[in-house]
Amino acid sequence: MARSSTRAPAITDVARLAGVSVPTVSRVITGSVPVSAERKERVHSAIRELGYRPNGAARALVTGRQSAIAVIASNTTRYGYATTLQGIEESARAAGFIVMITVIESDEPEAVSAAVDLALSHPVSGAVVLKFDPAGAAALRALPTDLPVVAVAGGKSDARPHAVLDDTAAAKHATEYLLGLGHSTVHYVAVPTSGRRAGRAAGWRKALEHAGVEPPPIYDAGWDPQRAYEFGRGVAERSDVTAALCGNDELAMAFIRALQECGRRVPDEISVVGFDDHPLSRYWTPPLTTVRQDFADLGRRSFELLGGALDGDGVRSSSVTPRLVLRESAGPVPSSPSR
Amino acid sequence: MARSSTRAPAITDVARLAGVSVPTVSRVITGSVPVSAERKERVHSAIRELGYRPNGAARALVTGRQSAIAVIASNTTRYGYATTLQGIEESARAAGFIVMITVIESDEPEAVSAAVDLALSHPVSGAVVLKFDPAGAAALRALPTDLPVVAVAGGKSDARPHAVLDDTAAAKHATEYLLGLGHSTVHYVAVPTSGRRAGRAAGWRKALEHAGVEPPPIYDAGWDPQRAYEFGRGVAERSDVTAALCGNDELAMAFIRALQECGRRVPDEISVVGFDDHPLSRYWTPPLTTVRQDFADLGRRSFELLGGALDGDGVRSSSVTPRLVLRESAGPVPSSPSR
DNA sequence: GACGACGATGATAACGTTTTCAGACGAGCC
DNA sequence: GGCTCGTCTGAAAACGTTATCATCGTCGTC
Repeated sequence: MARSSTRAPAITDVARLAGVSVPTVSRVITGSVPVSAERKERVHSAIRELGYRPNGAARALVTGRQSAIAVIASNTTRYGYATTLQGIEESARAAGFIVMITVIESDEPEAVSAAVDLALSHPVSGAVVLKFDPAGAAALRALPTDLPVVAVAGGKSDARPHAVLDDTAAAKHATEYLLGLGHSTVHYVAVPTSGRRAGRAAGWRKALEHAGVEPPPIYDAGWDPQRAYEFGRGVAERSDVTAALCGNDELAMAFIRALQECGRRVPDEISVVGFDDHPLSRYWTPPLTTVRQDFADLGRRSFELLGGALDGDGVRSSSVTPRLVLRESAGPVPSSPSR
Repeated sequence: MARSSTRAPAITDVARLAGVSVPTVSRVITGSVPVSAERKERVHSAIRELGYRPNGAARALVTGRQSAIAVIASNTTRYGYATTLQGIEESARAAGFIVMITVIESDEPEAVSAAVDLALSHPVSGAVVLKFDPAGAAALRALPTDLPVVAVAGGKSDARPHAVLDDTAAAKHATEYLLGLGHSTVHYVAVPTSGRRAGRAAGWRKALEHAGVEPPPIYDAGWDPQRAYEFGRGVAERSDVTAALCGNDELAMAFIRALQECGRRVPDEISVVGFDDHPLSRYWTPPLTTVRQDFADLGRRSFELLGGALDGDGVRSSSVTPRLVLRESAGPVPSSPSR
């Protein structure tokens, strides 16, 4: 007890104090092989007395099994990212795994490989990559092929297992909903996407093309609500836009705010549909019609997939289509068009 | 290359292929001791050819140094938590450390010790605890004293280094601001706190007591905007409340929404001040007057402190007082009181 | 020309576990 | 009573790396 300043107690110290051999201590701890009740008790009390804690590095070294997974993402704070991470962590913890997070600053090759190197310089048994954007997609490509990896995404599957939220289908559905309300076209305020043919933009475009309308130019906001706000101020001056789909709810909120500041009413004059069902969306004025995405579930599914990959299952994937939740920010096209 | 199905290449494989000894390979990798240019080149090309990656567990075992830190928190998704985590991760990555996150489900002893055990079962050189709530405070107590630990908090310092955002002072200031606007008292919608005498509630109470007014009962919302919304519906029916301070912006938004649904105007009839300066606060209707807290900076400071603790500095702490940002959700007391 | 210093290199010993293997001991069976 | 079997135990090997130490040239200095 008084020896806290010296080195941490090791298994040999426990063995000596308990008067048993080192392997016996190990067996008591892991429970792999039965040990007589009496010794077991002696070992336990020695552990308590010494405050012994097995050295994870040594254990990982000899077993070759790691109880950590890497999560690679370009961000950890945005709603979708953070909630997915939470889902992953939750399942991982339940399975006795710890998660190591690594963020990729950008999709430039050096940043990507630096992040991958950092993540892989620690013993992990697998990795989950949040492929919500180009940086995520790049990380996925940079990861060695012999490491179990699962991608979390909206988007197409490649050679690796994917847990997907089919936002393409959901965006298509949301766009069709707006079209069905009588709007002649739907504008799109975009978040980044992981690839050309994937994601919300693709679904939006598909719906318009099916309906025979030429997709209008995209407003690209990145992840920045301020950009969406500025688009909103621009749109407020145009009398021809009556409906917009936003890549996420934060964008939708800023966009709506700009419209309202300019005196345009939502949904009376302009309908707006968001994406994600952010926790604050229902408290917005007006409450947001949006596409609910269950990111926590997505995270949990991705960890399950990783577990499968660890056990050597083939490439499996899992897809869920999010559904539209109707609130008050979208409505029928204005009866007396403001043109 | 074709051997990807067998075990991963080890340093011995590299040494053999390069025709040098194992320690030489190690020296090339770590750069600790000079190696002749020619051998260095041979080693590098062997590494490339084999796709060799040093085994972190073995390295950690022998050096005793770990390049990972544990972050222990009760949540990773809420604005303050997520942003602090981001700040920590950013500084840690810059210093070559990786972050392992562990969430504590609750402040019950079993949950706390399970989380601590999981975090410490992996080789870490230190830990950062988010002491924003009782669970965080409990984790801090459960951590062994010989591990370098820093707490991130609003609240008092104990024996360990703390990075603090002085939300007590800030809450006092915000309350005084409302009082200065002519409100006879200020109600408080509370978030959880890490201890009795700490946090926003304490500052709010102090300001009222200084002003000689008896603090009204607290509305305890936990972290749940829905609860704040319900309080808002209750408050809307009372004509005697003219000012409220909310423990965070999410709560403030839901609270305001409830008031507005009931036809009460903010700030004309009731003033509301939030906390945190959530990214959406400026887009709210009305834009939120709130206390800006720089959580990312808080996270960065906490990692710096941990670096100091690792190097054996004494107990240092670092405190910043957040400042009020004035927008439109708070104003003077109604001139013709609604009573 | 001998000697000390220095720079690069390799052999070997750690680091703290789990795994493998062999041994001790007692019980049950022929 | 000897044999086999099963259960528990300990000795020793292994995991992949870095640290320590000794060795071997080579160079500069006296």
